[in-house]
Amino acid sequence: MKIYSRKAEIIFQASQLFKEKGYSAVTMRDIAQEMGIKAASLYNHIKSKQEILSVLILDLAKDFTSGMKNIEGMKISPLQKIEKLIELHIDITVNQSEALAALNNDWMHLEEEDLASFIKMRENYEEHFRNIIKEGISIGQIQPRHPEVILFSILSTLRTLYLWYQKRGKLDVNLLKRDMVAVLLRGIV
Amino acid sequence: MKIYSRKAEIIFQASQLFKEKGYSAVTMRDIAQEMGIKAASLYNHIKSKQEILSVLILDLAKDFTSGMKNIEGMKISPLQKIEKLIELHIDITVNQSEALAALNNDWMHLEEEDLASFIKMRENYEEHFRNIIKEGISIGQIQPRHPEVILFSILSTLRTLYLWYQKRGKLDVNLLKRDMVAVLLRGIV
DNA sequence: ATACCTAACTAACAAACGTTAGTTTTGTTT
DNA sequence: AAACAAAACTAACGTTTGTTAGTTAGGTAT
Repeated sequence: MKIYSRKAEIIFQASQLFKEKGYSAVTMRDIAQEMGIKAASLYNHIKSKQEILSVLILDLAKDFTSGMKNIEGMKISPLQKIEKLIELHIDITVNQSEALAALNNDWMHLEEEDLASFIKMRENYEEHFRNIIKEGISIGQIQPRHPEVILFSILSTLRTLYLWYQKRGKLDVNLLKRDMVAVLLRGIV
Repeated sequence: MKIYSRKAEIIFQASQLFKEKGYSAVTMRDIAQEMGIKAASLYNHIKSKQEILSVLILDLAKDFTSGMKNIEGMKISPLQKIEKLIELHIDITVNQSEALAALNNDWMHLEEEDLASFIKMRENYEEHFRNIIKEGISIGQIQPRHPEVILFSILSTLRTLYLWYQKRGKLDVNLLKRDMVAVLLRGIV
C-alpha cells in the first residue's frame, strides 16, 4: 500500500484500528500513537475524526457503484454479470479490507448528508444487483427462487469475506474467485 | 419476549441499542433513558456495562454450543446435520437477533477470561461444523471442494441473516428455512 | 539572512464517560 | 402503623473524549 500524503497515511492507520475495534472504540489518541505523534497534531492534516470515517466509507462506496455501472454495461449474460460482481467484491476485499470493514460495521456512525448519501448508494447497488438476478430468473438461467434470498446469501458471504480471507493464510486470489463462484452459484451438494 | 427480572429487562433494552449502534457507542445514560430511569439507578441491578455484554454474548454462545452438541448426537447423515444447523441458526436469528448482533459485532470488547472463553467456544463450534462438512465430502454427499470455503459461505450467510430478516417484513420461519436450505445447499443455478 | 511552509509540539477546554455513595420514594408484608 | 426490601433519586468523582489555540522546530525557496 503506497501512501502519498500525510493525510492518507493517517486515514490508513485509522482504518486498521477501526477494523480491529470499530470506529467508536478508537480514539484520536490511539490513531496518533500509531502514527508516532500527539493527537493534536493530527488536526494539521484532517478536519475531524468524522472526516476519516467519511472518506473511508464514501470513497469505497463509489468504487462499488462505478464497478456495478461498469459491469452492467457489458454485453454478457446475467449469470456472467454475477460472476463479475463476485470478482469485484473479492478484488476490493483483497485490496481494501480495512475500508470494507468500516463500510460494513460503522456506516451508521456517519452523519447527516454523508449518512443519507451512503444509504442511497447502498440501496441503489442492491437494487441493480437484484435486477440482474431477476433477469437471470426470467430467462431461465437462475433457479426461480425468491430473488431476495439469493441476493442476500451472495452479498452476505461477499461482504464478510474480509473477516476470513486474512485468517486463512491469504490464498491465491484467482483460486479464491473460482471456488467462490462455484460455491455461491452451483451450491455444495 | 417475556422478561422476568429488572436485570433481564435492562439487558434486553441494552441489546437493542447495541444492535443499532454497537457496544462502544452506547452509553449507560442511553440505556437508562430507554428504561425511563437515571443511569446511576442501573447499578442497583447490574454490576457494570461489561456485565451486560458478557451475559448477552456468552449465554448465546452456550446456546450454539449445546445446539451443536445436540445435532451431532443425532443418527442422521452429514447433509441432514447441516440442514439442522441451518435451522438452529434461523431459530436463534428469529428469537434472539439482538444478542446475535452483539455476538457478531462486539465480541472483541469482552474482557479477559470472557474473551478467551468466547473465542474458544467459537473455534470449537467452527471445528465441529467443519468436521461435519468433511464427513459429508468423504462419503460423497457433498462436493469435494475446500471445506473452509463451504463452511465460510454457509456461516457468513447465517451469521448476518439477522440484518436482513427484520428488513424484509418478517416472512414465515418455515418458508425461510426451506428457501435457505435450498439456496445454501443446492445453489442458484 | 529572510521569509515561508509543513508538521510537529504543549497546554488546555468543555463535554461526556462509567461508576460510587448516600438518600429518598414506593409498594408490600407483618 | 411499623418494618422491610426493592428501586428509584441527587450529587459527584476521576477519566477520557474530540478538539482548539498558540508555539516551536526543520527544511526549502527567495
